Amino acid sequence: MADVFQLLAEPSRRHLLEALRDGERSVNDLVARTHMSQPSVSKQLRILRDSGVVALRPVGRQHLYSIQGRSLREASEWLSYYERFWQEGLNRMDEALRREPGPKARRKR
Amino acid sequence: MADVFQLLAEPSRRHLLEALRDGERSVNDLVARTHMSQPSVSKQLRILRDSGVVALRPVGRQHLYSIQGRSLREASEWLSYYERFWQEGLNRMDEALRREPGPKARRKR
DNA sequence: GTAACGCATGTCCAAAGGGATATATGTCTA
DNA sequence: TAGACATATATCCCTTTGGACATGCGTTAC
Repeated sequence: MADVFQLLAEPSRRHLLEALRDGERSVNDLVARTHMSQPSVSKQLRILRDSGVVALRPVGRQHLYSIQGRSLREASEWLSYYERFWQEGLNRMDEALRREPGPKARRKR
Repeated sequence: MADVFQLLAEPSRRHLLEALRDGERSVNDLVARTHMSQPSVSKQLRILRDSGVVALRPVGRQHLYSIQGRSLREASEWLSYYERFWQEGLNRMDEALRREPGPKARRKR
């Protein structure tokens, strides 16, 4: 999985990805939109790029970054296993109670 | 958002959540399934519980944990904004090229 | 050619956080 | 009540990593 979640854990990186939602942006654009320092933006973009979450297209002296969906998809798919936990009013332990009517403790496997 | 992604960033916590996918588990169950030490399991479960990602139901001297979908849903919804980046063959900069036929550099805003 | 611009990188530092170990707390059993 | 069992917590250590700052490198403009 190359730890996509690790990347998304950092608010600064999420802000960058949010700023890239509606298309390519230059580094200076991202600096203005995220209120981060330019070196910080470059540093985090580098990390995102090494992980394949964003792509770089140089245009003159500008570097235009855009989102690369593939890695994010893995995270989304991981989370999809848990959809049932917030659907159909499936709450806390309702499901467990449904599966195991008897209160007897369960042993390994 | 209370940083759900921060929680998911740690592999050990993801392993715990994976072990909880098919229902309630006791701490010892989780220790066996994740190959983590018992104190580590308890420590990470505590963090997950404080964030509302899992719920605790004490039964005798066992503590049964289960998944609480609400927080995970927020992460899933955040990612849903990026679905279009891996759908419809939307690649790298295709989208930008589509939006901006001229190669002239873009200035702020 | 030189200066301004756009971006990347290197270095230092301090804070955060996970694991290991030991120990405390609570519950069941004999 | 004693002891085994299930889990939680406390402390220490060590690694990771984000930000600030300074600087390097390539590109455009004058």
